[in-house]
Amino acid sequence: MAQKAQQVSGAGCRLGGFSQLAELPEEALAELDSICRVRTYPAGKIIAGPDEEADFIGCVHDGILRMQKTLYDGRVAIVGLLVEGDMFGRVFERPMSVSIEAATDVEVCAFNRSRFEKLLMQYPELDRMLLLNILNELDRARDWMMILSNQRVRGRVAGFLLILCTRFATVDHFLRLREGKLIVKVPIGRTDLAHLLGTRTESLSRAFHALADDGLIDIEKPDLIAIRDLDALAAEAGEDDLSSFLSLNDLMKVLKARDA
Amino acid sequence: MAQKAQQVSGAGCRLGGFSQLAELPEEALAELDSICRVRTYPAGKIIAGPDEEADFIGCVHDGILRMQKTLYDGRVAIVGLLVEGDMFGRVFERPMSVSIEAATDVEVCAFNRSRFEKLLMQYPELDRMLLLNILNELDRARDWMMILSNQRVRGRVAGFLLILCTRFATVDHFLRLREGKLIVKVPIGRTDLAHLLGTRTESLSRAFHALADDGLIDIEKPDLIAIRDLDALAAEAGEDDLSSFLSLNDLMKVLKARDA
DNA sequence: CGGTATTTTGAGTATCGTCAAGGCCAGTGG
DNA sequence: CCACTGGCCTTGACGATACTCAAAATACCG
Repeated sequence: MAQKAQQVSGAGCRLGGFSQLAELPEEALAELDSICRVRTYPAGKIIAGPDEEADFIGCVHDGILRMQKTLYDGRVAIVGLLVEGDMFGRVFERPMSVSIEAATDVEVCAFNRSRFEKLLMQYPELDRMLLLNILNELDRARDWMMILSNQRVRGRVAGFLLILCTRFATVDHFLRLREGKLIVKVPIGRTDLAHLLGTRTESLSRAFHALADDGLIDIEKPDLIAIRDLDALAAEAGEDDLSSFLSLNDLMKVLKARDA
Repeated sequence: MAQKAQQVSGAGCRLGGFSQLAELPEEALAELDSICRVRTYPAGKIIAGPDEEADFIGCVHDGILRMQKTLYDGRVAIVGLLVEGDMFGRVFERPMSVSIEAATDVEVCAFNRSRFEKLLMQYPELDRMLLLNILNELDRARDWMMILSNQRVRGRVAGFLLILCTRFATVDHFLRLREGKLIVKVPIGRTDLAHLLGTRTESLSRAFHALADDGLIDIEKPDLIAIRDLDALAAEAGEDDLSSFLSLNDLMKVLKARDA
């Protein structure tokens, strides 16, 4: 599929190499590609916000975006992360309810909004893909809620790591398999993570090290976590869904297939 | 609009009396109405779940539904509430990620799923309405996340009350204006609220009474809160959006218009 | 190798979860 | 009409957890 996308890709916009876009008919992909412009942003740059008039639909190529809401007192609450293949932007004139900021240096693919919507009318498949994409985001938002509703920080950290293992497993370089252990790269710093999990960096640090002391994880570097006991993590998080949907075995299979 | 809906309503299914459905073309409404069946459930009844095969799209007429996920250890986390006019159900064969349970006695309007999806193909307006509906749910999920990411229970309670004032302001009997004060009816019990806010009933009680002691609210009954200082509540919640989107003045206008 | 940002640690305090008991209805049955 | 019951909300006391402030250690980047 990636090859097919490459063929129709004129602007170096590797649409379809990831995400649900791959399943679109070739014409649609070609048309999408023709209205696509690649843009890059440095870490920290605000890409889209309630006040920004940036009027495009975006698709993440590389890097991490964070969706956040800024509180009146300047604090920010992060309500989600966008990774490779995720889409964002305002459709159908709806005001953007979150602002989108680059968490790392990013490369996104931008579509002119009105032209994108025209394609939406033209290709029902695209329309439905968008719907499914949004439904996925909804599920993810609920996953975050589950994590946040855990009272202990330890549990929230555990849940976060699990999300990293499941949702971000197939994309990117977040997850490796080394000597039979899962190595997870935490894509954001402690400050962002604290905002995401509704806590403070100090508590995060303590939680990570508590999990390490109990042998559930190893902290190889602050942003590189080795998971020793996935089931124990799941128990810590109280997560039912994740562990049942995607067991350790499935993960291993996925990783072996990818590393081969 | 409500009248129009009434005209085409044969089964006593007051579609269009609320929600975005009102804006659909008459034919679509009529067809929807023809495949609609009114169902009632007692409080506590599980209406739809991952294992249930209940294969219909629903629209809430009256009462409150809660969307929840059950953890493997039996604990439940509530990830949202559905009120009058909200829709739910599985579209396009997607597995339901949450189970839906009646929080109060409810009356819902059920559409056969396959027939509903056929209408979806037939009326682009319906399709887009569904999309907007889902986008709304996404926003709401993010609002809940904001609330949950507040570290103190006081803040979460404050945020919850604000959501009640804004999102649920236009629907239902949740909000009244009496002697210049906002009277909010809390539609769920302390146990559910505790699950929703990721805390315990005892902490909730203390938080409510702390807010009352500080003069922000009055607790007329456990489920009937009078808001004395909306801005202070917003500050407590750290909420930016709510206070800016819908100020106290706007609320007053809405309420006066409705009570007239 | 130095300078900066990030992460970690420590000590003290506030908050919250926990357990246990008491109070407040609403409904029930005498 | 009143006592009784059960569910829910509240209160109190105590221990666990997390937030705050401050300082030290580590990682990161030229």
